[in-house]
Amino acid sequence: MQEKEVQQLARFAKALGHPIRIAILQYLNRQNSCFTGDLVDVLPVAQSTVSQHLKELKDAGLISGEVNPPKVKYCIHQENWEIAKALFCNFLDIHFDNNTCSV
Amino acid sequence: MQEKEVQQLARFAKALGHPIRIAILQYLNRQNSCFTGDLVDVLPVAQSTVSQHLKELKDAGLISGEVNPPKVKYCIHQENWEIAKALFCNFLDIHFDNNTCSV
DNA sequence: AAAGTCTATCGTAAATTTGCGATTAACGAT
DNA sequence: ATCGTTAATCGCAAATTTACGATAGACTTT
Repeated sequence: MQEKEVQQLARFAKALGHPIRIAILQYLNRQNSCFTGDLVDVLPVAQSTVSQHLKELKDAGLISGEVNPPKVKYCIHQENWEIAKALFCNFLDIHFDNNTCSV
Repeated sequence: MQEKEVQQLARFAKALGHPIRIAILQYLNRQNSCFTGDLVDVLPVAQSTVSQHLKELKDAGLISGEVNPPKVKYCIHQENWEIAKALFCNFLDIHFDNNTCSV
C-alpha cells in the first residue's frame, strides 16, 4: 500500500468517524438521494450541524450535492465510494472476486 | 443497522482516521506482532506520539498489548478486528460468501 | 417587490486531537 | 544497589472538531 493510499484511506476513515456521518451515508445508500431537510428531520442535531457534516463528507469526496433551488440534493459520489470500498477491502484484507468483493 | 452498531462502526472508523494508525495496523498485519520500538524506528513521529496512537488503537479495541518486560508486544485484536471487518463490509455494502464475514 | 423556503456560512464556545520533550515506571543485567 | 533499556504517562501548546444560534444567499411564489 502506497503512502498516498494510506493518506487517502485515513481521510475516508476520518470522514466515517462520526455516528451522524455514518447515519447520513446509510440514509443516502437506502434513499439513493435526498435533500438536506430530509436529514435534518431524521437526525438529532441542528440544521447547521447537519450542513457541516455534509460539508465534511463532501470535502472527503464521499458525497456530492446538486443545487436544485431552493433545495440541495445529495447523493453518494459513486466513483469515490468505489475507491473507498477498494481501499477498505484491501486494508481489511478482504479478498475480491470480480464485481463486488467476497471473502 | 442498529444504533449501537453505528456507534461502534464510527468508533472503529475514527481509530482508522489517522495515517500513522493505518500504518501501525498495516505493520501489525504484516508482522503479526511487534514491539513499540519497532514502530518508533519505522514511523516519522516521536516515541511518545507512537505510544499515544497505540493507546488509541487499544482503546478502540483494535489491538492488544502484552507486557514482556521491558518491552510490550502488540498485536491485532483478532476478535474485534473481525467485528470491525463485518461492520465495514456491511456498511460498504460488500457481499460475502462463506466463512469469514457474513451479512 | 415582498415574503417565504431551504441551506450554507459565520461567529463562538467547549471539547477533543495531535505532537513533543521530559519524566516516571518496570524490569533485567551488572 | 545502580545502571540501562523500553515504553507509558505527564504537562503543555497548537490545531482541529463538534455543536449551536443567527445571519446571509439563492431562488419561488405571491
